[in-house]
Amino acid sequence: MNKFDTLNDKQKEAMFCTDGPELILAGAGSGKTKVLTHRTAYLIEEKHVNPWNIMAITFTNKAAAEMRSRVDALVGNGSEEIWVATFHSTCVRILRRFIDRIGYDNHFTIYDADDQKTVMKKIFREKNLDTRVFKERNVLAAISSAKDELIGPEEYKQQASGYGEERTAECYAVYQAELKKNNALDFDDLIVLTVRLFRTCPDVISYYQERFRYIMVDEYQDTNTAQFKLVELLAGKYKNICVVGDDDQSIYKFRGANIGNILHFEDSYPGAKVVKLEQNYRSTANILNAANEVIRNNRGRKDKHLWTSKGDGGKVKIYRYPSAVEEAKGVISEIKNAASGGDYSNFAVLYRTNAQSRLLEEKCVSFGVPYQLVGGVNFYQRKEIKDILAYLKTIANGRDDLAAMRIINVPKRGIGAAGIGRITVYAEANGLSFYDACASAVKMKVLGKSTDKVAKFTEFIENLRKKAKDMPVTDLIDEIMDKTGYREELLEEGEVEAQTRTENIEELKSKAASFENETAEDSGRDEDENGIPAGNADLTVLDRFLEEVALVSDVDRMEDGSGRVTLMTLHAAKGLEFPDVYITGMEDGLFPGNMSIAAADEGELEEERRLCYVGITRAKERLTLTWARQRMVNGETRFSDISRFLKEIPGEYTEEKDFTGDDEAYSSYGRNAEYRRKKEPDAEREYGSALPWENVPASSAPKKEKAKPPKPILFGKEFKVTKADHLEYGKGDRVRHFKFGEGTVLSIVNGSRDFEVTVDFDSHGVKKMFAGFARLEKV
DNA sequence: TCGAGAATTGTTTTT
DNA sequence: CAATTCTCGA
Repeated sequence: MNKFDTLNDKQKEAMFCTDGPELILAGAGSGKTKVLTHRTAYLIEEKHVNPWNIMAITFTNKAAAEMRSRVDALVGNGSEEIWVATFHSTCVRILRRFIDRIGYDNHFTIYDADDQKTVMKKIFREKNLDTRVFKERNVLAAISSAKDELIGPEEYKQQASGYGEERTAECYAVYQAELKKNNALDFDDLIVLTVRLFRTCPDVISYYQERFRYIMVDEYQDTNTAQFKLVELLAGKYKNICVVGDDDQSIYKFRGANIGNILHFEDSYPGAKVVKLEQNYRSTANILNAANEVIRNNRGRKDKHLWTSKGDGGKVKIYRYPSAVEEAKGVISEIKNAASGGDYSNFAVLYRTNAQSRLLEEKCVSFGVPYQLVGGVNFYQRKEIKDILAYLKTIANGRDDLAAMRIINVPKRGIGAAGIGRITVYAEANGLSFYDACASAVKMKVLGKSTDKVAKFTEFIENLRKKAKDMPVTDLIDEIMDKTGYREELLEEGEVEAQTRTENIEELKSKAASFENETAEDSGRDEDENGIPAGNADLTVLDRFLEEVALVSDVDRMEDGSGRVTLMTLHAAKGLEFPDVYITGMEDGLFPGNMSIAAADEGELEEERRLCYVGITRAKERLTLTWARQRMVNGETRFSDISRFLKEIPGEYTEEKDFTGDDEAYSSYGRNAEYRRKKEPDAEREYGSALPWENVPASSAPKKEKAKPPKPILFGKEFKVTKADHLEYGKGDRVRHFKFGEGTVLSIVNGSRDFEVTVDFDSHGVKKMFAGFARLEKV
């Protein structure tokens, strides 16, 4: 049987349409990745399209990696020539080559949210803005939405009305100038500047139009206006653009996603072929029906109805708990029983806000359930990691003031605010970057007593700059740790602290190592062959590593098949599936959140409902929805009612259980009867400290007390999650690597963070790698 | 210059 | 209830 025959009729229809614009409306679990990969194979094998001319864009690296590996498996030769990447990494790759055409330096760095905030803070200080009125967060959010709509500072200023917006406009302009001065781009700039590049340089856009003759975009419902334009420009010549998405799964409006992109695709691309995929292959009928019932309450969606040929399966379970603590306990202990010590990777626990993860984490620890937490405090936001990265950035891009200022006194060199102030003044007077000002000020001896201290710093950086060209990043990190005294200072902080921090840095090193291993293979893949000026970026491994690190998302770091329960937000869960899913915190006020309930715009509630739909449709076989009457939020106890979304699921699909020991109250909720279609006035719901004790058994009524509680004793709790306690293979064993093929294990060193395995691969020679990354399998 | 303790904020969701 | 920012004394 031909591989294309494994598709159903609709999927085939989508696959056969190769030329011209196409919109695939792919419901949850309808096999869209399968369609995309087969379509790619079909293009290459049947239509004889050169793989070099095919591009697939996704949102996360994880999705890109999955697409890549599935295409690899399907297509024989040349699949590595296909451009599979995220929006952001696509733009970085393009900008690295050509950004000098629009006045930036090709060695730009990428600013994350923290960096943006630091810049904005500085601007607030300079402009003397009252931080009680203006919040960095809000101004940055406004700027970000402007960028999503391709609105520059000038245009924003023209449109601005009122004091607040005018101020924001000023900040926007200064912010942009500051970034440019630092030769830095924020996430939004990556897209915006690529669009600008295409618009200003006809030779560049026509080169890429010629190259990307066939374009596919995944999760199209999440694209914003800037991304829409980007795709439009790329597809401008051949119009072979195939987008896949599901308007019911659009959950990133807050980030600028424009649902109109998918709803009005046929207007933007007249004559577009539209294919609907409505057969769901993922979930059992009860789960799917529950999802359908919830989402049908939304207006303004493309009409569709998912169906499955699977059996009913178990009913959707709805659990009610007295408190969030009990909820966490109940869910985790049930998972422990269900897994009975075996594989936990079938389980996912989802929640609306990151703050909810803490309790669940605690219970995992106390029940001894292995877990992986996706999101939360990002690895790359930790102090020690940011410090090391700031060193690397200063080595790579001397114009990044933020990085240089971060480390000039880390570890302590006795250069404080006063010294930094003097350098800044000197820098501004001479039009230098912060780092260059350091170097120059040292030569001119204008810093008085701190000259020597600063000199030591610049000498160190200069020295590493020379070496950086041909020194592995791992060694660079070691050198930074040892020569600056960073390691020593870390050790002085206390044992536990030092231990975890060194481990984190070890992990960073292992990432660097595996990165270098991988890129050694495919460097130069997007080298030019058509004679266009190749751009000026002579990128070092260091540049590329920093770029890689800047663009990883939390989901990317998730491992599947790790044998652990996955804890993550509903947002992070999009695109994933698990046999057994728990959604916790199904309470009005939390999910849907108060913000969306109170919002004048009804669309906000609908977005929450889509999020609920996304959550439900992650489950393949079992789904449990839980809620708690009482939970701590921001330090105060909050009482809630069951989520309105649960009331939208008819009782025939569900099975309810109460863990509060308070039966009559529960049965009186009257779920699933008259709620649907009735517009709720929604004013009568109370929670919070207003009248809590009226809702709760007297015994647990909280005491109101003003007296300062005694100082709590804090104890550090340590979670050890990463390193496997043993490996399945040993020295001399034959193993297989997903990329390098088979080889023989030469040695295994038990490193502090992970095992370092050296393997002699049959076709790729000897490589050293960290076990966690290499994912070696014993043959 | 720098740390410890106090005060003050704050919550969606994130590439 | 944190996490972050602020203030003050050495």
